[in-house]
Amino acid sequence: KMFKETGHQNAYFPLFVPKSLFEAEEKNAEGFAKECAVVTHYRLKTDPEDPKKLIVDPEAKLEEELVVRPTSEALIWNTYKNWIQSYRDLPILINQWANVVRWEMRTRLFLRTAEFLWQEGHTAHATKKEAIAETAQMNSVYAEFAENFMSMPVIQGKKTESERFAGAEETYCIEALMQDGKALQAGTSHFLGQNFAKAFDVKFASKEGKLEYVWATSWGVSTRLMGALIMTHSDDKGLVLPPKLAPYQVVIVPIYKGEEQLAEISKVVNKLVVELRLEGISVKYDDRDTHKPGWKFAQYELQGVPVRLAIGPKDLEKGTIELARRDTLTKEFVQQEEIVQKVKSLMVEIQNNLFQRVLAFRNEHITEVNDFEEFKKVLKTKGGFLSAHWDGTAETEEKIKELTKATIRCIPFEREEEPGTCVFSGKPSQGRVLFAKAY
RNA sequence: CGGGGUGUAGCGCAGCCCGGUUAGCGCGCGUCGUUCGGGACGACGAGGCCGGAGGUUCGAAUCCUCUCACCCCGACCA
Repeated sequence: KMFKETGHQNAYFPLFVPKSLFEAEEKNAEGFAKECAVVTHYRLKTDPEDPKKLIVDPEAKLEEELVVRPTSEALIWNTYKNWIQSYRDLPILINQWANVVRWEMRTRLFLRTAEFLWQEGHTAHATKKEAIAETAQMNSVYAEFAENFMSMPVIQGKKTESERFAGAEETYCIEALMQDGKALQAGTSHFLGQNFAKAFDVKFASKEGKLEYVWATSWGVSTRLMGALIMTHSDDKGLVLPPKLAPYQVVIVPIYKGEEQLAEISKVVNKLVVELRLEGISVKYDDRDTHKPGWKFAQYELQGVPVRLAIGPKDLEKGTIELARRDTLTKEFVQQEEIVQKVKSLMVEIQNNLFQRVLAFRNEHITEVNDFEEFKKVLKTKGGFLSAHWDGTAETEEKIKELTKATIRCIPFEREEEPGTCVFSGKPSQGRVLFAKAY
C-alpha cells in the first residue's frame, strides 16, 4: 500500500541470473560472489550403482551457469536497458516481492537465513537529484513502517564506505536496537549513481537532446523484520504484537460450565464480535470445547494477541467483561456497553505504549563516549549504541571492529555539528557516529 | 573451513563411562469420569528399525570403524 502511495508499481523478475549478466557491474558482482548459489546442471538421473538414488547427470551441464539471485540489480538493469530511450520513459519506479538466496557461511534464524523473502525496489531516474530524493524517501518510508506499524523506533542515517552496498554510491539505512543491546540493520536504501547504467549501457536522450546515463536507486526490507519484531517486543510469555500487525487484535475466551451456559455467553459474544468488526477490529471468538480457559489464556499470550476478553457466568450477572492487555499484562473489568469503545481506544494506546516503551529503552542505550577505555567499558557492560567521534577513516573503523567487534551502524542524519577528536585515533572529527555490536 | 556438541516415541530428555529380562521419564496424544475465572485431576491405553552402514561379542542404544544430519562458537555477513 505504501509503495502505491509513493507511485511504485509491483512487478516480478526471474529467479535465475545468467552469470554473464551477474558479473557486469564489477563491484556488485565482487561483493556478492562469495555467497551465491549457482545452477550448473538441469537434470538428475538414476544412479547406475543404486537404482533408488539419483545423481546429477553429467551430460546435463549448462553452457552458462545461472546464479540464483542474491539481489536483482543485474537482471533488472539488463531489462531497463530495453525500456529506456528517452527522458519520457523516466522515472521507472518498480518494486518486486521475491525470494533471494545468499549462501552465508553461518545463518541465524530470521536474521540471516540462506533464503529470505523481501521486497526490493529498483528505480531509474533522469537526474542525480531525483535519485537521491528517491533514496531518502524510501528510507523514510521504511522508518515510518518500523515506527508506526512495528512500534519499533529506528535511527536513520547513512553507512560508512565499508558498510555500503556493493555497487552503491551511498547507502542509507534504518537501525534498530534489540532488547539484548545489539543493533539490527532493519532496512537499507541505496543511491546507485550511474554504476548500473554504465555497466548495462542504459542511456536516455535528455530534453536537450543529449545522451546521458540513467541514475538509479534500489532498496529493500526483508523477513528479517519479523526477527526484529520478535526481538523488540517479546517477553518471557511469548510474542507481543503491535495491534496494527496482529492477525487477531482481540481474542474472546468464554468461561462456562455446560452447553447451556456457553449458549448464553455466546449470545453476548456474538453481538460483541459484530460490533467490534464494524469498528474494523479483527476478532477471534475461541469457543472450542477442546481446550480449557487457562490453556487458551497462555496460548494467546504466546501468540501475542494484543487484547484478550474473557466472559463467564459472573460477568453475565454483573454485565461486565474481563479485559487483559498483552503489553502490560494487566487485567480489568469493563462494563459490556463500554467494551467496544474501550477496545477501540486500546488499539491506539497499545500501539503507542509499545513504541514509547521501546523508545525509552533505546534512548537509554545511546551512550556518548569520549575515550576508548570508556568505549570498551560501556560496550561490554551496557551495550547499545555508542555515540562517539570518528576520524572518518576506514582504518580506524576496521581497527575498532577488530578490537571490540563494534561497527559503525550509521552516521545519523540528525546529528549536531560538533567538531571533536576521534575516540580511537585522537584525530579531528566532524561529528559523532553510532557504533554498536550488530546482528 | 576450524573448534565444541547432539542424534533414543510427536516434542524435551535419561540410559551409554562399566554390554545382559520386555529401553525408561516428563510433556503431548486416545478413552472414560470428575472439572472449567490462569497451561486441571484420576484411571486405563496407544506410540520406538536407540540417525545410517559395517565390525567386535553368546549377546550392542551401550564398545570399535566409517558415514549422514543438525546445533553452538569462530572466520564470513551486500
